[in-house]
Amino acid sequence: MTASERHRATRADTVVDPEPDRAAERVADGIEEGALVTVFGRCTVEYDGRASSTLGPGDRHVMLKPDGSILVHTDEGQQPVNWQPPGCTQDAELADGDLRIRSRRSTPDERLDVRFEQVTQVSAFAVDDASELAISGTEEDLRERILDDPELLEAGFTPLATERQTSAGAVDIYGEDHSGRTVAVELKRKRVGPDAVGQLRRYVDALERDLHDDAELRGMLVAPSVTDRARELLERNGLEFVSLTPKTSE
Amino acid sequence: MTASERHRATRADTVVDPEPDRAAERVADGIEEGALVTVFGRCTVEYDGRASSTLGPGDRHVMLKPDGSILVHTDEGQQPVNWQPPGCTQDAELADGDLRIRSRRSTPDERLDVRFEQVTQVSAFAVDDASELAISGTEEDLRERILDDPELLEAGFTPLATERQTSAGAVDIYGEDHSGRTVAVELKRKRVGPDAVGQLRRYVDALERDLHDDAELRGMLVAPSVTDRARELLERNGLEFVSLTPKTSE
DNA sequence: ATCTTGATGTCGAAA
DNA sequence: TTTCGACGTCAAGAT
Repeated sequence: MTASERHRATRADTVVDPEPDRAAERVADGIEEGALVTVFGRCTVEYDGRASSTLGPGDRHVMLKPDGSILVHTDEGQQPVNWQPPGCTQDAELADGDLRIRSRRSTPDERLDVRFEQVTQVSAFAVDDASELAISGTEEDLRERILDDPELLEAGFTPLATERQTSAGAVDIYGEDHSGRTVAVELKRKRVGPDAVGQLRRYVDALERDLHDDAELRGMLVAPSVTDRARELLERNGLEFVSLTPKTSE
Repeated sequence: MTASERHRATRADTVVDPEPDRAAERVADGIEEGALVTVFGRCTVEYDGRASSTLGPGDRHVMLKPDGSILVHTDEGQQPVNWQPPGCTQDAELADGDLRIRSRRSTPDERLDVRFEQVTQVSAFAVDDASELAISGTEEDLRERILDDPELLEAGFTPLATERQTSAGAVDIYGEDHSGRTVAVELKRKRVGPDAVGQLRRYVDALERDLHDDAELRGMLVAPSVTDRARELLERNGLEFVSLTPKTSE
């Protein structure tokens, strides 16, 4: 029975407290098979690339995905302590008597080395997943909400375009008000700080240059709410704010 | 032997293809013991909170950490498809004959429900990890590099303060040039786009207001490089750029 | 608790 | 490939 057949025959393949050579073999097989491989044990981790990091000995959970990503998790935090993104090259070997898992990529050149001084468990899972995540309550939902009912922004507002290009990037909604004045609308799905105001200001500046427009051009920030500093910045820049939430329900 | 003693006696506790009631018991025990619990199997996932999402049936890897975080991983992507942050309340129960794992929190009110129609494996790991990650190549390293040798920015530059507060936020490095002109320095560890220029501009504007200074005030962006658009914005706003990398080695 | 910004951010889309 | 902005961003420090 080949490794590939074993992979197909069972959904999970797990070894407990393997010797390092056996562990290395199992991990390498799992990678080869396109399985989702997990390793738990005592290890050290070295990373070098965009930044560099070192992590001393401790018990961690390592996950290798068939898309080439790798995640090293401690018992704390939502984020992995070390990782590599999809597309990396992974390998598992016996190095000086220990299991060593490496991941490399180029552009940018980055590598991750995990060395186990003790392996508690190795598992290889066959994954069958055809479903996609359906999400709502995003900025896209906010845009649709406004396009369905433009008066949510202001009586007489008419959307003319979405993602209208300017020399500073694309404006979320481009339209005009009841009196025909141009309005640039920037959407944010949640409470905004000064950064969003800066973004809107860049678009308004760019439109004024692009249009050579003497007529007043309005910039409108649409979000559930703004921070105090953001509100100050809005006023100082002559920009407006409309409160609106992406979630229609509740 | 109590659950706590069993937890102490072994580093990993794994069951394969458990019945749903047994799986629920094992997960609940693991949570109780403060273990890092993993579950692999066919499940659906529902999330509701800041946004909402639904995920149809598929094989996924679920990790519950003793700090209250939960991660649901598919076979693709560095990021979990669904999750909850640390501090959430977790529970595992038998619901209509299936294993159901739930996580809830308040402020904001958010909940995650994972329902397994098939459980392939449940593991509970005892984690012993005293090491902390040591990282280099961050913006903090770039700041130290400059404070060690201010001439890296420009001959005659003198740092006067770091994180100097303005009405628009804190300036990374505040100093003066050879002729005594005030310089506001914004640091970025990697190539920057228009957002960083807007940030620097806010600080320079704020300083001009705060200082009531008629003398020219210089704004300097320090990063490895800038995008074309960012360079345009710099010139238009009379701001300067100095190329510098946080990593001294290589 | 809210605000602000950095991050090995990650991710996706468009040029 | 690079650029750009959204993200249930997360996480940390300050107020």
